[in-house]
Amino acid sequence: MATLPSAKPASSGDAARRPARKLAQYAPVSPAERSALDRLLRAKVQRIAAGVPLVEVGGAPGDILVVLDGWACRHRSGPNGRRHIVALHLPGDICDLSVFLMRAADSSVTALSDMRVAAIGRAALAAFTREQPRLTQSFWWDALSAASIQRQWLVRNTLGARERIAGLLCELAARLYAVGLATDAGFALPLTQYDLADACGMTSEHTNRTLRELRRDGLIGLEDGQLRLLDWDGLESLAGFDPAYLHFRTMRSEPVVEAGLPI
Amino acid sequence: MATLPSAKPASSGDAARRPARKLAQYAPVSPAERSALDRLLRAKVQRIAAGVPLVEVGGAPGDILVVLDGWACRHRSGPNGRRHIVALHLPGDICDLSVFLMRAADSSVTALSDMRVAAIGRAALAAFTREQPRLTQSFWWDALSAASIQRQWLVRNTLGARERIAGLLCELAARLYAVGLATDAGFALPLTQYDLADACGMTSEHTNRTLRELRRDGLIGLEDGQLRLLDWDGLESLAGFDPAYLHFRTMRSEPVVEAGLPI
DNA sequence: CGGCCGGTTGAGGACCGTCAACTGGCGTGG
DNA sequence: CCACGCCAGTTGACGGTCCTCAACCGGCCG
Repeated sequence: MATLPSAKPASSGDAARRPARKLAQYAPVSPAERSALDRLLRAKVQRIAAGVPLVEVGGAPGDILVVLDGWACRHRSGPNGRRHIVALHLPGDICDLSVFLMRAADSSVTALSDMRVAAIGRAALAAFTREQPRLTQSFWWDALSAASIQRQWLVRNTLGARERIAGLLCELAARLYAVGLATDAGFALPLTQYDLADACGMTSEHTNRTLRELRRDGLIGLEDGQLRLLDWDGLESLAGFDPAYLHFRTMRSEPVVEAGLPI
Repeated sequence: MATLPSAKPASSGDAARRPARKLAQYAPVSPAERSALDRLLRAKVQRIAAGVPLVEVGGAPGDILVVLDGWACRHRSGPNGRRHIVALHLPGDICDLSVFLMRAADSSVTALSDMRVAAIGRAALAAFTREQPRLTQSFWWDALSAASIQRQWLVRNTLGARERIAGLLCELAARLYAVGLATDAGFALPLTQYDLADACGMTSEHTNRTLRELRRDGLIGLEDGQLRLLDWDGLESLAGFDPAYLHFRTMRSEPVVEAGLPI
C-alpha cells in the first residue's frame, strides 16, 4: 500500500469523527477545534434514505451538507436523458461548501445508501468561519481537493475500461482510508454496477464484464458489497494511480503551511 | 441564437475591459467598481508567448492570473503520457482564484496563443476583497462557474464525437460572446486540432474527420483560425447545449441576489 | 405468485483509436 | 537561394473497444 495515506485504519466506527479525520488530512486539528467542529455538526443531523434526493438541479441553495455516514452522488443528465455521476460524496466529505454563493444548483445530489448528514446553515457557518480560521482553511482545502478530483475524473474517463474502474477503486480506497473506512484488505462499496457505470461513463454491461476481468486477474474481490483489495500494487499500476491529486497531507512529506486565508 | 447571452457583441477590442464584462455576467459592476478593478489589473501585466507555461504541475503557488488577451489551457498528463486538457482559460477568465490556498499545483497551465495576463499578488487581492465585496462575490461566482463547466466537460466527454465538438464550440461561443469576442457569425478560434482533440478526449485524426462532418453538414465553417457559426440552432440541438451551467446572469431572467459572502 | 431490481451472459455492429502516409506552409540554415 | 525539417492538417485501411439489443437468473418485496 505504498501510496495510501499513513493514517491508522479505523479504530472507531464513530461516524461523527469522520469529518474531523478528513479535515486532519489538510491541517492539524486541535482538541478545541475538534469540539467546535462537533458542535457545528451536531446541531442539525438528518437521516436520509437511499434514493432520496438531497439537492435538486435548478433548486435554490439550502444548507451546506457534511456526510457523516453513507454515500451520495452528484449527477447531471446528458442530452440522451442518461444519468452522469460527476462526483461521489463519501463520509467526511463537505458537499457544496460554496452553496450559499449559488443562485441555482447546477447538478443534483442523491443518496446512494442510507445516510446521516449534518446540515450547516448560513449563520452557523458564518460564525464558525470567524471563530475557527484554521478549520475554515481546511474546509476550503477540501473544496480544492474536490475540484482536483473532478479534473482527475475527466482524465480518467478517457482511459480504457479496466483502467477507469481500477482508478476509481484506488481513489475510493484512498479517500475511505483517510476516514478509517478502508483497510489494506478492502472496504464496503455500497454502489450498484449501474452506479459504477454512470461514474465511469460506461454501460452497466461493460462494467460488469470489466469487474469480472479484474476479479479473474486476481486484482479485486467483490461480493456482498465488500470490495477486497487482493493486489493493491497491481491495481495501482494498472490505473496509473498517483494520489497526489487528492491533496492529502499524509501523502506527502511537506510541512503544512500555516497560511492565513486571503478571503 | 436563442440561448446566447443578450449582452451586445464587442463594441471595443479593449482587452482590459474583458474581466469587467465577464464579472458583469454575475452581478452589476458600477463605474467605481470598474475603476477599482482596472487599478487591480493594471498593476502587473505580463506578456506570454504561445507555448509558454504559466503554471507548472507540482509548483508552488504564485499569483492569481486574469486573462486579458489570448487563450490558455489547463492540462494534466495521463498514465500514457498523453496531454489531457481539463479546462480552457479565455479572455476575462480568472484562473486559479484559490491559488493561495494550495500547497502544490495539481495541473499545469500553458499559453495556447500569445497572451496578455494580469497577475494579482496576495496582498493586493486581500486589500481588494476588503474594499470590493460585490466584485469579490463575482470573483467567487466565476470560480463556481468554472467548477460547473468542469462537470459539464465530464458529461460531454461521454457523448459521441460530433456532439462533443459541437458542445465545446457552443460553450466557447457563449463564453466569448459574454466578453465581446464572438458575434452571431462566429469567433476567432486559436486552437489547433490537437488542442481540440485533447480537450475533447479524442485523437487528432478523429477530430479532423469530425470537423469535416460538421462542415459538410453546414453547421460550421473553419478557416484561418476563424470559426463561423453557420447554423447555430443545428449546432445547439446536436450538442444538447443548455447554457444554464455557465451561470451567466444574462442567460436567465432571475433577479440578481445581493447576498453577502459567508466567508 | 408476480414484478422489479441488480447482476450476468451472448451476439453483432458502430464508433473510435492506431498506424501509416502524404500535403502545404513556414521558418531555419546551409 | 534553395533545401530541409517541422508542424498542422488531411486521408485511408484496419482492428479493437465499447455500446446496443436481447435474454436470463436470483433475490426480495408487495
